Amino acid sequence: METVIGIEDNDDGKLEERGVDRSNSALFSPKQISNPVVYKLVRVEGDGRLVPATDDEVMEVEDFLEYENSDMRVVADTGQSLECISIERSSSGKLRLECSEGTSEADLGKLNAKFQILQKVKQEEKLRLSSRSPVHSHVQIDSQCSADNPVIIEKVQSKTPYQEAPSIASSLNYSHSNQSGSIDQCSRPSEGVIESGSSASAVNSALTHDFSMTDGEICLDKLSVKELHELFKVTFGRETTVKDKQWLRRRIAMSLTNSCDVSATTFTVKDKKITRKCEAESSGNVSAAPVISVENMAGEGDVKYKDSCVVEDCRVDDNQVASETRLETLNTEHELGDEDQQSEERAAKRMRKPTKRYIEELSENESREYNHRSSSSNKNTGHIHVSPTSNKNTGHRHVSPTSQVRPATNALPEARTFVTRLDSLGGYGVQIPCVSRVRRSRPRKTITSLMKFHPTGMVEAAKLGNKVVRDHGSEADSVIQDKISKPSSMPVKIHQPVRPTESASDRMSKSTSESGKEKQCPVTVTTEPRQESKPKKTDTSSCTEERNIVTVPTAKGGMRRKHHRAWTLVEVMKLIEGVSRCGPGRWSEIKRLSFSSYSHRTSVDLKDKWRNLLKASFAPTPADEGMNSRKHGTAPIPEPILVRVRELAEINSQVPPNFSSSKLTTTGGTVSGDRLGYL
DNA sequence: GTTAGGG
DNA sequence: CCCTAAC
Repeated sequence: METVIGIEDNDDGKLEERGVDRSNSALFSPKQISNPVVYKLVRVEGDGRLVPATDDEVMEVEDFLEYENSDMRVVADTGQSLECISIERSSSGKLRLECSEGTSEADLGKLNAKFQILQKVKQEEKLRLSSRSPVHSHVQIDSQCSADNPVIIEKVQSKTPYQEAPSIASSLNYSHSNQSGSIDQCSRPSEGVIESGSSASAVNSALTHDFSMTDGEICLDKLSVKELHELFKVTFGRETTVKDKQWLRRRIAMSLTNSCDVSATTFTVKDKKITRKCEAESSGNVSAAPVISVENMAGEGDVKYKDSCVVEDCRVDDNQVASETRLETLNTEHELGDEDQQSEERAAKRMRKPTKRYIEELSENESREYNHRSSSSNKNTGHIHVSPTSNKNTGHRHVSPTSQVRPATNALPEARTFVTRLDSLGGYGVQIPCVSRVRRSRPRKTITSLMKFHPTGMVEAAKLGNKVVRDHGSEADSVIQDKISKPSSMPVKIHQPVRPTESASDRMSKSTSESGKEKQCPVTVTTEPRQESKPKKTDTSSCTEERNIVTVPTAKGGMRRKHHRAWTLVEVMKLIEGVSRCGPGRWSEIKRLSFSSYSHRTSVDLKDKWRNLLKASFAPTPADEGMNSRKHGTAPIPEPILVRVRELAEINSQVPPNFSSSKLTTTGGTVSGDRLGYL
């Protein structure tokens, strides 16, 4: 089970990449449990590394291939490439064994010769491997296989460089690799695969059939379905519901070849005479196929694992190297240890792998995310938030390349993928994360940017808008953020280039101060209405005021914000009243008295306004004072007010001049004027 | 800090 | 409205 599980994990990765493989693996892996057997088939994962297929997978694939000649192969072949080949070699041993069974004895003889040679060469290694008890049985099988395989192998090599069909192709490859041709095969395989996946598959299927037909099969053929089932059970340690004799035979045959321990296997083999060969050659074979045997013994999971790992590591290296590495790794493992250790290792590896992957993916995701962040504030933030969940999910399940996709989602893997993708593509807010991200990320940057660059424009505008709706600063702030967020959607850079000279700090300070003012302003506005009865203009004025805020470039280069607040009639009235009371020039006092409530009106403002009023009242057409004001549109000042201003102005004007003069010439007029003015 | 004046 | 100068 465990092994299978491990495989499944691998498969998942694989699966993601390949639809076909995945389906198979998914279906089968769970089912398979006990038998670790053939790793012949190799899957190409998204990573590009080869992963040994589970026997179930293999079985399926075989069936698949045989029956359909499939796309599978083609796909696998294409994907596999050199790496696959290397794997094949290593794994091929096992596969070959199976094949060997199928193959004729004559062929086997040839193969045996080859194997022997190889064995001699690598005897030492083999011995090590063979030393392990379990191996022996395997070895036997291997030997058989080898014996059988030769012919087939040759055919295979020539015809089909790389066979997914595990047994034969692998066996062939293996032999070649040992002797000389491994590389060649490898090279071929890729070509063959690419070019004629179908043909190759056909050949393979034929070969496989042959295998089944051969020794093993003969024995198996005689068996009834029930018997086959039993055999299957013995072989795999589990029952099967499959009634397909052929399938059963094949499977059993394969398992037999691969797995040595099973009595049944041995048994079958014996019937065929394979036993003898195995034994005789076993020593030699062992050397040749040691890895395989070991793998079987140790546990498929481990072997697969290692293989896969090795393959991954070795990918770059030539096939030969890869194969060697594998062997080495296998050997080391074997040497290291006991099954327990191996199992531990397996577990560890299993654990590791996912971890590795996970980590890698995570790192990738993160990096991607970070990159995104850096690239765009909006996306980044969103991604960031999402990433944690999405990463995990995606990491495990998705190898999918799209960087953006990953970050997006949480939740179910599939759903996630979609969501994420959507996010990445459309930036859909489907996922919460996205939304959150948008807000979070942008606001800051935007705000900052705004603050820095558009203090007046953006912020104020926002505020103004907000104010219009409601007067309170707090609300305004929230609103502002929202608004800001929207703006943020727009290219951040829009903000642009203010003057280089103007230091950001200045702007900032100004903006901040202004913002504070603005906040205050709204309040004041609200107050105004209460205090002043003058209604009509207050609202408009307030609105206009805020709208009017504009940044004006100063000569110094600093941006000064012009907060234009139109004077309301009320204000004007108050001003006049104040002037009349305190006299012109006592602006601070007037402000205190009459404009205490208006934070935004400074004494200076009062003065200025008064000045303007005087101008208006006296200037061009005294008669049209009111008109003038209107024309300007600034504030339609009612004539009575203007008149009043004029009076005051006259009085005042009279006063000062008069004052001096009054002193000089004490005229009642002045007095009266003074009185009037104060009154 | 206030006021006056210019921009 | 802002800025500056002068008080």
